[in-house]
Amino acid sequence: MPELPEVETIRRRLDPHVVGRTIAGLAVFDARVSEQSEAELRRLLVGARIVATGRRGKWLTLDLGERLMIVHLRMTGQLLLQPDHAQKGPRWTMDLDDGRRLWFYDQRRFGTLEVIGVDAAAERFGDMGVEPLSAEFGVAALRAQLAGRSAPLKAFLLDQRRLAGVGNIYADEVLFRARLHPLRKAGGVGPREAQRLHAAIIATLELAIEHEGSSVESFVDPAGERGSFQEILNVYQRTGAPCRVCGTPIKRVVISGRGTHFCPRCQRRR
DNA sequence: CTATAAACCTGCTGGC
DNA sequence: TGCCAGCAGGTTTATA
Repeated sequence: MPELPEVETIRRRLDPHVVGRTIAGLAVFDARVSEQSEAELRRLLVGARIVATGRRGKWLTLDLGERLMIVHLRMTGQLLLQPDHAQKGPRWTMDLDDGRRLWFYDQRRFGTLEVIGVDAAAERFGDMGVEPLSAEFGVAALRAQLAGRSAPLKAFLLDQRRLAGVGNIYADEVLFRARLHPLRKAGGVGPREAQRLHAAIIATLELAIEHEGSSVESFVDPAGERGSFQEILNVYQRTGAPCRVCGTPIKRVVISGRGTHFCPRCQRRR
C-alpha cells in the first residue's frame, strides 16, 4: 500500500525526469480511472509544461502552472518510466516531449487521476490534516488533534483529516515505536505519551523514506525498484513472530475494520 | 457532530 | 482437483 513514504519516494524519483518537460500526449485505457473523460483530460494536459512535482498526504501532484494533475495510487497503483509486460496493460500512459512515456499500472483498479485548476487546489485538499513532516506539525498541534477524541489511536492515525499520509502499515509501526496500545483512546493520551507519539510519527516516516518505502504488496518506484523498509518492520504483518524488542509473539486484531499488529508486552493498554 | 459500514476491485488463501 | 466464499486495503458515500 503506497502511503506517505512510498508516494514521496515516487515523487523524488520521478521529479528529475518530468520537471521542465511538456506533456505531449495522453492515452486512457480504463475510463474508470477518472471522472473526467479522456478528451477532457487531454485538453487539460497536452501542451502543459510540468513546473514541479508535489505531494499532499498520499496524493501525488504534478504542478502544471495553471493546473494541477492529481494521482492517487490507492492500493496497487504503480507509476513507471518503462512498460512492465509481466502485468496487465496500463490504465493510462502519458507522453513527454523528450520521447519518454509514463505508464500507470494498477492491478486492483482503485487508483484515480484528475486535473483541476490551480485555484481549486486549496479547496480540493481542504479537508486534509497537517503534513507530518512539515514544520507545522509540532507536539502542540498533535495534542490539539488528540484532545477530546474517543477514537482509538489506530483510527486516529488513519484519519486523513487529522494527519495526512499515514496508512495501515505506518500506523502500526508508529504505535509500536511510541509503545502505545492501538486501542488507547486518542483523548486519553498524556503529555509525555503525546511527545512519544509525535517523535515516533516523524522518525518512522523519515526512516521509511530513507529506505525508499515498504514493498509489502506491489509498491515499486518509477524505475521498478522495490523499497527495503519491509525488511525492518517491527509489527506489520508479523503476526505470531517474536517482537524484536522483547520476544513476545506479535498480536493481530481488527480495529476500525483494519488489520492491526502490535506487541502486547511493549504496548500495554494501561 | 462522531462512528461505523458498504462500495469499489482482483489476486490470493482456506475450507470442503 | 476444483470451486467459491472471504479477505486485504484508501477513500468516498451512505447510514445510524
